[in-house]
Amino acid sequence: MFLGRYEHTVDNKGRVAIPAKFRGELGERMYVTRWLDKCLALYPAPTFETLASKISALSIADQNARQLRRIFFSDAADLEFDRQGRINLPANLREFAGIGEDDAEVMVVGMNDYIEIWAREKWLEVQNEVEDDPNSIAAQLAQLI
Amino acid sequence: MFLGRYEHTVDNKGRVAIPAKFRGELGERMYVTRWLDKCLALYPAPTFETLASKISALSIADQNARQLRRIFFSDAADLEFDRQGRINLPANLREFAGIGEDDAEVMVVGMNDYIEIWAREKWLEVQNEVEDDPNSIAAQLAQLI
DNA sequence: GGAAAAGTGGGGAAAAGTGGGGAAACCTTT
DNA sequence: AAAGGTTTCCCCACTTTTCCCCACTTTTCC
Repeated sequence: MFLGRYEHTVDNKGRVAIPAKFRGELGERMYVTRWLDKCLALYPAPTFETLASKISALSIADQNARQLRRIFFSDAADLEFDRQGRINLPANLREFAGIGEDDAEVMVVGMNDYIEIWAREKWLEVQNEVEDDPNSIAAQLAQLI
Repeated sequence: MFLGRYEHTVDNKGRVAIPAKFRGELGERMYVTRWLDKCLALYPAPTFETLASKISALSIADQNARQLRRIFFSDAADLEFDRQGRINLPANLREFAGIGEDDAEVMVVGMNDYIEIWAREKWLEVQNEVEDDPNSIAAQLAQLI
């Protein structure tokens, strides 16, 4: 279970420390790809591979499915930790997520079965939207309990 | 059944003693997350895991559901007791709940199947609101009896 | 009143996060 | 094809934070 929110820096070599609490569950190999709302998604290898095969199974007759395939795989990368528990975010993904070049600040966010990586400013926007409208969250929670 | 209200202090390392009466029912592992009205909710592991899987099951196609997921999991943490029966409240959750840095006072409140943790001042405000308007409580109770 | 348990505080060891340097690999250029 | 330069990767070292353990005070219970 990936839980919690960590504020880390991306150094000028593109390296980000992954929170130590996440490392065990990620295992050795992991994948990163672009995700909804201009953030990045980081998956343990088995989770990603399951998702990838589902996407591969979509019909190529469907235009939307073809587009999804292209987007999903073209910006995906497989990663490993260096000895300090860091990963190297590819430049194209950093750009996609609005993560700057020099010592950019990012949020590494647990999402239960995967991890999201956000440019700090973008994450704060998301959070502010929620703070401005707390009742919609309450309403959704109420349906689940 | 978590019952009663205890006034404890959070030391400058973020540690709070959980009332001894709650420890047995909490078990070894527990989870804390942000909750409604700017307090924190503390759950025994099984209770939280049920709730977490319900939230994970929401459709990622729904923007509101994505937001709920992000907020819920990003401000959640799994915790264990130290040898003195204390837990360590993460800094982001302390901030959310308005729990200060140095020896802040909190209310640890039993809520039957979970526990709420409040900044002392916030708790007193809520209590005053209720005392100023006892009839609305009475009305709700009346429906149940 | 005494013993046990509960709550609080502090100090030291270990781990986590960050930055920098050097070697290897790659590409480009002459 | 060789040299130069750039990029990438790995390793080391420092700083900060976290965690664990011990000791003390207060409360509770017999």
